[in-house]
Amino acid sequence: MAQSDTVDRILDAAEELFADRGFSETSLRMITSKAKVNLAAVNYHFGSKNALIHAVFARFLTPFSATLETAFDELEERCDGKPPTLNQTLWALTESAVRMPQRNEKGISIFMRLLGLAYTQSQGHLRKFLEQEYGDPFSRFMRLLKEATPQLSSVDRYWRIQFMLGATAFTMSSSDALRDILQNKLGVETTIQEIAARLVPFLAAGMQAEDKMLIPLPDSHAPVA
Amino acid sequence: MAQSDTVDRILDAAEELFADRGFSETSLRMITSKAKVNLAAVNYHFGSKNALIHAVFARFLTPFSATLETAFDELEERCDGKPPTLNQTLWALTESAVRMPQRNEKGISIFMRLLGLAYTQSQGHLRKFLEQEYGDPFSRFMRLLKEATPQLSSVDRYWRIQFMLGATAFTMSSSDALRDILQNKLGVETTIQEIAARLVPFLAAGMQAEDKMLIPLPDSHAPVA
DNA sequence: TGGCCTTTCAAACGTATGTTTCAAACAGAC
DNA sequence: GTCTGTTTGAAACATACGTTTGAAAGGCCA
Repeated sequence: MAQSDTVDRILDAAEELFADRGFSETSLRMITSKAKVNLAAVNYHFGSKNALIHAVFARFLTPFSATLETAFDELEERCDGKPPTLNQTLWALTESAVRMPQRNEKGISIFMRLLGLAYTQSQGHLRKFLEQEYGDPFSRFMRLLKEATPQLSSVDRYWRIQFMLGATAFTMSSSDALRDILQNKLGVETTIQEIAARLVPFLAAGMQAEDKMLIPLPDSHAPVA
Repeated sequence: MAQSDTVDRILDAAEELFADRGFSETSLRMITSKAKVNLAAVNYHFGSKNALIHAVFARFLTPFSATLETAFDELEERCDGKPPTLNQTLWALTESAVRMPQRNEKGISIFMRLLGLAYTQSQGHLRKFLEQEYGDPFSRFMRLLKEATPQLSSVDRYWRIQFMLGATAFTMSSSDALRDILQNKLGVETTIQEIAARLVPFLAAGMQAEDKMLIPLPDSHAPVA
């Protein structure tokens, strides 16, 4: 049994369990027994549970961010000089995600769910790790979004980006469950690609919505205390 | 010290800590020490930690769902016979949320964050509790959405509703952090009402986006293993 | 004041967690 | 075969958790 076998088995088990149950709710004992390795192996190979979490993210975030950079390079070259459109930018991101080589058929949805968890389960160490390790491609994506929506004010753009992130992270993070529901209720099979194909137009339309609110909100009740 | 004082202090502390850190990451000892009550008080007054979680949700979901039912009643009456529009339906929901009397200025965002956590941190007991306790107004909202978007296929509508839920839950669940970032970066103050006012047009535009995807996705790479 | 029911309190219980330890097993080089 | 550094293994460690206990304190009515 080569070294990497134990390491990979741990990573595989951890990835799946984290995606299913979250980080705090997954114990090292669950991971090591699923991976069929000794409990101490995690601390031996990774150092700590937090470091294992980082390794799970790094294993596929590193190749993904490389793919994404390439996609952005090609896109900007193709547009030579002119800023890529919103649709082009969103599709570059989506394709990079969908076309990543996966370890198995659940690869993408597991990853999406992990990303969603990373965003919602505000584990301080994780956010810090992701920011300093993968902040660059993220910033680049933000810049492209900015250039693709010059008509928006900074504040509008900021919030609409949050809305996009939310719709994406949320949907992807529960995409397995959602697909099951759809399968049972309407008897429709759905691939992750089809979800993406429905998501992008939704996001683009929302992002480019012209009207701010038409119906002003009435004053809310004053706070009680 | 009246009975309700201890109960309310526990609920207040639990609400805030849950919203800040999630359910699993918040211990009863944190709650009781923040509330300045004895550790055993939680199990005495509520029975268990899970029951406390339910009570936190019930405290404000019960009046909210009543408000919401009233708002839907008024809306349907105003439209007499004809189905309310998408915008009207979304605004009815938003106004009901925003106009709920709050215990303090952070009331809404705390609650939104809790709702987001409830959706993402898949605590089985919580989802079951929310479904059986507040499933009715939720179903009614779904029915209104369906009647407001007859042009959409069931599948399209299903996914777009998920996108809406995601954008909302996600944004609201981290709205405090997001507002802080915006404050630091652009020096802009934002109220929860303003966020809602930006969110609704985004959702409505996405929901009514006409085009499905224009650029078909290429075949993704075959799975490696 | 005395009795009764509710609420508080400090302490302990049993269990589960992440981590550490140290000896045994293993692999490859000489 | 022997030595050396790496990896595994079973067991224990300290700590934190949710929950339970039983006595003390408090409130209330007769």
